[in-house]
Order: sequence, then structure tokens, then C-alpha cells
Amino acid sequence: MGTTEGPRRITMTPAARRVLEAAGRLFYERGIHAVGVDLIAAEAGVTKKTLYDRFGAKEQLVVEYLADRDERWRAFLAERLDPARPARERILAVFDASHAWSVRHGSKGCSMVNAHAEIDDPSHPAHPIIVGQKRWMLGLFTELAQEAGAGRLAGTLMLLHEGALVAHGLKIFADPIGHAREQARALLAQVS
Amino acid sequence: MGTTEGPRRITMTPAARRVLEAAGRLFYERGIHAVGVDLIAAEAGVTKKTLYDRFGAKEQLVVEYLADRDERWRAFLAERLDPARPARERILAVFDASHAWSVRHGSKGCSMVNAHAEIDDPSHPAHPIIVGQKRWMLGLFTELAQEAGAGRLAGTLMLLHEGALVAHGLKIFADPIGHAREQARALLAQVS
DNA sequence: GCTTCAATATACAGATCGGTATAGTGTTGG
DNA sequence: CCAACACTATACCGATCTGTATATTGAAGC
Repeated sequence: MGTTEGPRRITMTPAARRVLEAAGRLFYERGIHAVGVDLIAAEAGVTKKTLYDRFGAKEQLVVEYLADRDERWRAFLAERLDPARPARERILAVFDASHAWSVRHGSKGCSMVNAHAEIDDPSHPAHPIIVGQKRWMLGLFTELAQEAGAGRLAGTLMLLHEGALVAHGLKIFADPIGHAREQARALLAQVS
Repeated sequence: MGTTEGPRRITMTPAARRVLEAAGRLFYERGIHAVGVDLIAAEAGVTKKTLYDRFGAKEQLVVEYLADRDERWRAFLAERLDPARPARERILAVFDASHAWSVRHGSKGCSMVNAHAEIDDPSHPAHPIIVGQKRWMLGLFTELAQEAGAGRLAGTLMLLHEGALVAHGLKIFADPIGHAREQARALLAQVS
């Protein structure tokens, strides 16, 4: 039950990697529709020809961007979910991972949620990636909560986590992810 | 302490109203950058000249769109926050209002959060409207929670609410707003 | 009655958009 | 040696983008 494994059949040459890096940074910071392929190519130090030789179309570049983020996030999270530790600690580790991730990757909120705001069409090839990650996160919280003997808390944990990411992106109040983690801890403590 | 009252000095003629309605619908459903002024004018049954005579620029149209949504949401919510009722019920009424709002206005999540995903520049005139509404919501939860003798729950209520709106937009699981409301109720019951 | 103004219709400007075409360079592996 | 391939450089295509220009109509208010 790993990553959804969609299309994603592009040759990852050095230039392609630079393109993906630049696209990821620009898409996340400025939005997908606001960023043109010319800018991406320029930032990557690559000609447009190369960009199109590797990715074929901007849409595919968007797909690769999101699939890459999804893959990286799951790997990042897996590193921090030591299966030896009790489920309750692993639940809190999810919030800690989100905090660490946001420190490393910037604070404009969740790239999946942001991309979803720009994609209306459910038949867009990026759509299953977005929904897939969120479903996977809900599944993770469900498993962990059940293992912690608090199965009914899965939905609440998901909502706290999503809310924290949004609040963090909007910079409404200080350390929303830490706040969500603390609330999760308190809720889990009640089930003991 | 009402709406932030930004610029917003345009003559609201009948044609302008139709433009704002069409822009709101299209911006929300397809995203701001994905919708052109030609389409908005066509959908509103108005010439582009009229659109520019009223709004001057697309950016101003975006500002009006968000300011209008903000205003409507606060009025919508005020109608459902009977000051005679106890604070605890009014907190739950916020979640009920969000549910009713989403039924009426569609389910692509929060228009402020979605707009924020497309606006990088904090100096964009729409930025204060977005952040303003969220700050106001946190202030509302803070007041209500304090009045209910559960001041420390304000942040959690905000996170549950934001998370529910996101989850609702992504359609991850059934009735996230109802779930958030139920969790809020449970948390408030503990403070009694 | 004449100005004011909201509105129409249409055409166009300049920039940028996603994407393609053509020609050539440098490296690598059979 | 040479074919394959990743890549550069540059120029171009048609479409779409925001925004403007021109000329006209119809209704309301002093």
C-alpha cells in the first residue's frame, strides 16, 4: 500500500531534475497558473526545448510536481514513524513531522490543498494525487488511532492536522501545529 | 469592530452586480488566475468596457469578490448567533452556519484559503481581506470560548473549523463539519 | 432640452501564454 | 567511428491575456 503510482514515466536527467526543483519552488510559492513555463525553464537554467523534451506538457510537469511532493512527504514521515514506538507517540510524531517539514519547505500551507484550489476538473490527472494523499493520511490516522485504542479519534486528528496546516500557512496565530499536537496529546490521554 | 472596510469604492450599478456575481462564481469554482475577464464579462452579459468602467482592473475585481464574500459570511453568521443563547450553543452555531453556507455556496472549501493559495505577494490588496477574516474568526472563537469558560479552547476550535472546511472541500470523508461540531461539543462538555 | 452616465458593440494593442521548429554541440557506448 | 541522446540557442506559431479606443444608444435629473 505505497504511493498511488500513477503515470510518471519521464526520464529523470540532470536537467529534468533542475526543472522539477524550480517548478516545485515556483508552483508552491506563486501558484500553478501564475507561473509560466518560460520562467521555470529560465530558473532551472534550461531551454524550453529541454523542458518539453522531458515533460511533454506543463500539465505533466504539474503532475510530477505533486507526485514528487507526495513521495517525499511519505518518505519524510516514514523516517519519523518508528514502528517500535507506541501508537500514541507515533500520532504525535506526525504533527512533529509536519512542523519539521514546514520549517524545511516553507510555510504557504499544504501544496496539495493549494493545488486543489487551482484545479476544478476532477478528471485532471493531478486530482487523484491530491485526493490520494489526503485519503492516505486519513487512513494513517485511522490505523494509528485504532492501535492506540482511540479509533473514533481518527477524524478529529485529521481535522486538527489539516486545520493546523492551513492556519500555519495563513500565519493567523503562533505555532498552530504545536497547538494541534498538544490538543491531540490531551485527547489521547483521556482514552487511557 | 465590523468588516475591515478597505478601499472598495466602486459604483454598484446593476451591471456591476452581475459582474461581481459571475466573477465570484467563476473565481471560486475555477480559481482566480484560471478565469479571464472576457469570460466574466460574457457570463455576466456585459461588455468588457462596462466591466472596466466599474472595476478598473481585474485585481480590483478580485478584491471586491473577496470583500463581498467576507461581508456576506459575517452577516450570514451574525443571523445565526443569537446573543440571547449561551456561548456554548453559539459556538456550535458557527459550525452549523458553515455547514449551511457550504450547502448554499458549493463545496470547494474556503474561498479565502483558496485565494491565498494563488496570491504570493503579501502587499496584494486582497491579502488583508483574507488574513482579516481569519483573524476575525479566531477573535470570535476567543470571545465565545472565554464567555463559555473555556478560553483555552479557542485555538482548538479554530483548527477544527478550518480543518473541517478543507476536508469538506477535498471530500475526504463524510460530513467533516458535523464531525468537527461534535468534537467541539464534546470538548465544551468537559469544561462544565 | 441638454447634460450626465450606464450601458452597448466592436475593434485593437501589446504582452504573455503553452508549445513547436530548426540547427547545432558535446558526451557516451557499442 | 558513429549512432544515440541530452542539451543549447533562437526563432517562431496561434491563442489568450489584460486593458484601451471609438462611436453609439437610452434613460434620468436639473
